[in-house]
Amino acid sequence: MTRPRTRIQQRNSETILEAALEVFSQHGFRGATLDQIAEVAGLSKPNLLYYFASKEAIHGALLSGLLETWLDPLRAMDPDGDPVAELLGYVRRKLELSRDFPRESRLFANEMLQGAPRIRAALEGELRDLVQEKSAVLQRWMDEGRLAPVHPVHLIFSVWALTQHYADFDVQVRAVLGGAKADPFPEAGRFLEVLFRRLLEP
Amino acid sequence: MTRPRTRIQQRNSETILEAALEVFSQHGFRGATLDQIAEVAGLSKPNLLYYFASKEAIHGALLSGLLETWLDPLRAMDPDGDPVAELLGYVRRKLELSRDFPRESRLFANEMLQGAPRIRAALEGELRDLVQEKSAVLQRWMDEGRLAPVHPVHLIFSVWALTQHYADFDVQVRAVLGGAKADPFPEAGRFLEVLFRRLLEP
DNA sequence: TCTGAAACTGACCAATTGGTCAAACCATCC
DNA sequence: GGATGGTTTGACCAATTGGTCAGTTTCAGA
Repeated sequence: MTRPRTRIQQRNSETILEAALEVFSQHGFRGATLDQIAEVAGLSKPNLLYYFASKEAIHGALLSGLLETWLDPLRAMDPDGDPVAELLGYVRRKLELSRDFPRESRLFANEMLQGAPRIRAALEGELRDLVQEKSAVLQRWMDEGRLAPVHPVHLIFSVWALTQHYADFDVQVRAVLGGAKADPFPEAGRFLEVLFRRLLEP
Repeated sequence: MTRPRTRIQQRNSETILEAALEVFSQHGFRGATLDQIAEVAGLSKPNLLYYFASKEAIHGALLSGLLETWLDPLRAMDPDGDPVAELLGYVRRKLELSRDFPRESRLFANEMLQGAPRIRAALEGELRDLVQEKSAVLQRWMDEGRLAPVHPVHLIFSVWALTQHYADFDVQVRAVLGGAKADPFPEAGRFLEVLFRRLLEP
């Protein structure tokens, strides 16, 4: 991916990626079409392909960097901080990602459901390494008696599952809570804080 | 959906649905093709359409009944039983569904990611009603001091999120745990029991 | 064994798909 | 104003899509 040179390239690349995120996150890679993306972007199909070499290239541009955004909150967990506070902070940041970037979350979920054909390497490399590293920190905190002892990797899984659920299953969440209740996130935040506090406080 | 009459109809309908589950759960509705399903089923495409009127019809046949299977474990939660035991039982049954029917879980997840166009009515009706009913039971248990007080609907969400994660994000789970570790489910079961026990015991 | 219905197929169709290309457009700088 | 290079598009293509249909094969029961 070379950086856009001109102002027009900058603007149109962004417009295309924005439209593609909308379409890919809803229909997955195979289910999305260039015509749909072009229509959402308000550009002609050949014009899309002037900026990106192929459908694959657009999808790839979206995925690359997504894992980074996804892992940043975990990276930010400070080994020298207060254990419970650090983990609650991680949960809060992850939930904010679900609230503010639900389409990115769904794009990621789609990739997982398909067996992660395009990012499996990153999962087994970068992701795995970071989880191992942070698990060691969690384990140390548990050994020191500053955190209740639970399986650290599954603990991280639980943070992912509980936070991403509010983005990926947004329709279901809102259907169950009823249309009136507008925003499920404040209550979700309070619930998750109680959950992890009770789980982790020694 | 009329019941299959002959033995051949019985067998081929099942073969088709089995193949369709495989394909739909991986690629979603739009991403799946009849040719793929036909190939997996080992039947010709016109033959598929001899048994099902359309691609939609196959997908619909899979979805209908899925919600039932999905809700049964929640229905089985006994209002007269022991609160913590009942909820842990629900978690266990739901996790077993994830382990034994991961493709069904992914089919459901795909539908959610697309905004649940085909089952929204059921979500806002049947699903919502059952959740409301069981939430009332949970709330009563909390009022009686037999369960720690948390938001009951979000508690149910947390069961869904934590259990379905192991089916829907299976690739990620296994990538992080490393290929050697074969089956994540036993450890997941123990982790979830600890989690919900600590969260809910008064 | 015969017969009628059920099961199956190759050939086909119109629409949609990702992608190409030559030609046109447009902004800027000399 | 003309030259130049980035930008845009209509027309087009081969492949794939969901679906049809006329006809053939297979099967169960009399």
